Amino acid sequence: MRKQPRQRRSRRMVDALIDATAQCIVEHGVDGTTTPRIAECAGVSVGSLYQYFSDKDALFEALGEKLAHDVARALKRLPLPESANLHDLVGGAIRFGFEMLNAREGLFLELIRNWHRLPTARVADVLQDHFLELARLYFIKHHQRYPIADLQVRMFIVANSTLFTMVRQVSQDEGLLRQEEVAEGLTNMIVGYLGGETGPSR
Amino acid sequence: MRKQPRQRRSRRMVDALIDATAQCIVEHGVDGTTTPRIAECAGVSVGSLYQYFSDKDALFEALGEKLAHDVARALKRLPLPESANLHDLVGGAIRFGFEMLNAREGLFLELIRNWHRLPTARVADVLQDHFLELARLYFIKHHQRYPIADLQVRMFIVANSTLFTMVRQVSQDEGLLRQEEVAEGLTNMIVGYLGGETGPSR
DNA sequence: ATTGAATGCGAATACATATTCGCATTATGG
DNA sequence: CCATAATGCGAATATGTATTCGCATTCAAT
Repeated sequence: MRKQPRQRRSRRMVDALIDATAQCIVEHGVDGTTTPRIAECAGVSVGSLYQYFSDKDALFEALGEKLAHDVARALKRLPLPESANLHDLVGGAIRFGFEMLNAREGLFLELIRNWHRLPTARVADVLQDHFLELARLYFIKHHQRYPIADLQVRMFIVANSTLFTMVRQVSQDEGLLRQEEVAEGLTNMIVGYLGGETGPSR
Repeated sequence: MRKQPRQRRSRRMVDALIDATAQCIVEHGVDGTTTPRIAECAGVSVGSLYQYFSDKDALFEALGEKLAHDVARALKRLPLPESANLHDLVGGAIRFGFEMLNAREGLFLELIRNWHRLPTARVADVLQDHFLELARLYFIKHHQRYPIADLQVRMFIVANSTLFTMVRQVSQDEGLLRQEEVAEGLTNMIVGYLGGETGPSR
């Protein structure tokens, strides 16, 4: 950030700009998100934008930071059933993922689609860390029953498979495949891969 | 295409332009692939470009068409071991996928990264159809051993999971995870999902 | 060889976008 | 209330890119 906003109105402007960035992404896509549009959408002049953000990318970074914060908070609120079996755990995570992709008018969807050219690493890190930790806890607890080697590799595969399959599913406007079917399929695939057993009954 | 190239030199120019498009994508990424650059790279003037392509997108489409053709040919050449078990089949397909992503100096990698804003549907279709057919044949033959429900859903999940996990793996320059580990993990996950017990126990 | 069509050219046009700068307005501390 | 700093403005600038157009060159058929 180029300059620290000291007064109240400038701090509100910074917030408005970040929110406007998100709204522009939702309405016009990442490519259609231009600085004039962001400024207009925030009800602010272009010049003011550059008072606090060194360039357009800084805006995206700020948005990423904010979203990472939001996501972290949402994750903490998720109830973590102590006694849940693997199938329910994974199923819950996937349902949570679909909710995220459909939330915010598709903001996350568009961001993930453009992951390779956006400074979105922070959001990804938050998710990655959370689920890696979750998995670590779970598998330490059930070590006898589920001896899992190379957790890193498995989580990498599982996370990316899930995320992008969901993105593709939500992206295809034609409802050829139902979200529920895909969610169920993903869950089964992952549970089979991580735990061995299939299905909720044991 | 705006006009049919009738003479030999013009046909060669059209080819050169398509090749130049591919090379530009490799060297400068999809975003850095501009019409002046393509023309220069093809050793041709910008004006000539517009003789045969109505706009830049038409060039990408033509490239997609050509690649679809190439991929289809490569797939047909792939030896299809009659007696292979599921693990070898899937493993072979995944190894083939990694080869593709590393081939052509990362052309396919960059194209898939930008899948959502490119007219690449044809290439995807070729792959989709091929593997769906492959799966159908395999599972018809082994019906007794591997009763598989909803092949469509499963192939959707498997294809997207594999593709994007591979893309992410190849994209991360830091070799934190070895390609071989990821390939092996993916193979195990997919084999478990396709070949193991039938899905949801309701 | 001649001629008309096809091809090729690249400067010029039109547009869009990122970023800056000098000036006007507003807040804050004394 | 004043003085100074902070803030806000938006026309102007700089850059880049897609696309066109009038003219030059080459081809192919007679």
